[in-house]
Amino acid sequence: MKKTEEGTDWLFDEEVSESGDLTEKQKRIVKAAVEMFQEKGFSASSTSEIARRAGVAEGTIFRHYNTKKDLLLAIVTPVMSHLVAPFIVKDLDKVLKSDYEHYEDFLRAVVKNRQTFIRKHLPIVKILIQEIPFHHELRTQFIEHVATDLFDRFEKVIIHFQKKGEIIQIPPSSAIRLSITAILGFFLARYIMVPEREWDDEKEIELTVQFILNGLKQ
Amino acid sequence: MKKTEEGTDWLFDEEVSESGDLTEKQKRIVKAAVEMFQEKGFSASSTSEIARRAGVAEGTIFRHYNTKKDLLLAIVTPVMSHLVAPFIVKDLDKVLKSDYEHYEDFLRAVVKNRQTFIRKHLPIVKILIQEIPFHHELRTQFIEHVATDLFDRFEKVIIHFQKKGEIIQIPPSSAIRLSITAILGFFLARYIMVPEREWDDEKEIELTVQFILNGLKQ
DNA sequence: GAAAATAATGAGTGATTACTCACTTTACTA
DNA sequence: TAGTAAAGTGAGTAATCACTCATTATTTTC
Repeated sequence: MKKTEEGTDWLFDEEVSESGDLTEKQKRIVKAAVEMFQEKGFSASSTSEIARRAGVAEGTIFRHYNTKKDLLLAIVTPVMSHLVAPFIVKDLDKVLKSDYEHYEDFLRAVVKNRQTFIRKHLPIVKILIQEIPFHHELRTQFIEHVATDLFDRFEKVIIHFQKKGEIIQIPPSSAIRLSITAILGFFLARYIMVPEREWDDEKEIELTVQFILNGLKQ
Repeated sequence: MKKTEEGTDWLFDEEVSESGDLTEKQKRIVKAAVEMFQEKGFSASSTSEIARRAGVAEGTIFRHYNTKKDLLLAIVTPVMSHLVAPFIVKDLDKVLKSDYEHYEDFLRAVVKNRQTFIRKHLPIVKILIQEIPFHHELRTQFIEHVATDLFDRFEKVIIHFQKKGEIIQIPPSSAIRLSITAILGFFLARYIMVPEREWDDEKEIELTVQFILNGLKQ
């Protein structure tokens, strides 16, 4: 019974979900749910099959999660807050303290940082993206995170480097949009659209960073 | 009974779906289905409620579409092929015939063209994006369209302007990725993430085009 | 090691699901 | 206008849905 669970380390990562208080069976439920949600989507996944896959009685799911939706939220919300929020806090500090002398340094740090996160939590990130449009709580939470955590801080960075003359004088919101979508586009292509292709990550990141820098140069 | 249907013109656009052979009730079914699929997603939408909204007996749906999935595909596939494929054919011709002297001209034409299309078919485009991961037929169709129609032709354009010295010497696939994601990022922000904001479309498109041009400059 | 608390079970619940089919209504043709 | 085909109907079907609950198994506490 001490069988080690393979391939679920990412789920029980200290950084995201303190899973110390999760039962053995609870972990199996979460694992099975993540698998199913990704394969068929939330609505098309039945609690009975989740239970079957987890090797658990259906009632056990509802002992721990009042509703099927609660199960989804329990899986998805901790990843969401860590997806957007925390990295930029310390990176922002570094910018303002001139630890990052150039926008280039900041950009590279952000891309690398987010890549390791997405790599670690890819299945849940995919579920999150899929379900955001259909769950009011997720939508509002996400918008708030993006608006306050990400956007506001990113704006300070942009203005900082605009003053230094490294970034062209366009509305910061546009500069943010252009920067983020270029990065996001890389992740989208790399991990969602064509993950099966052999990617030279270092090179593609470098191209993307240089593309953004040139695009926003004075 | 000759009541005009408001707000469904986009559905019955000659360019996409020849709806001349659609029954009055069939149109109502399609309209109701599109609404529901967008609100709740495909799996969470029941045929009984679609029928109710369309003011039609449930059996009528299955008279015209063998399965619920057939209904989805009937709605989504014609839009998919027109989303990716045809525009670039004539634009490619213009490039090779030097009607578009610069990459800038080509880019601007593509963005404008796709914006009018997306504007017209936004609800179905959203449904398409949502459901692609869960339906094998959609996935393979989409990949084929992107690979053969879009990618191959775009590659010729990139190489053309690389030879002319307008685009930096990087792998065409990367130049395509960077160009497309910048455009896609604009549409994503403009029509999906924050459609409620007041956008100065002309200005944002101009910024996006210039961003791409600078980013890919020698 | 008894008592209390928590975890796990699985048969059972009414509601809802996609889909069928025998039948009626409408439209078209000769 | 009779005859035929197509469109539309809605009650009915078995399967499945999310969820409950009385009962049993396991842990924790003192």
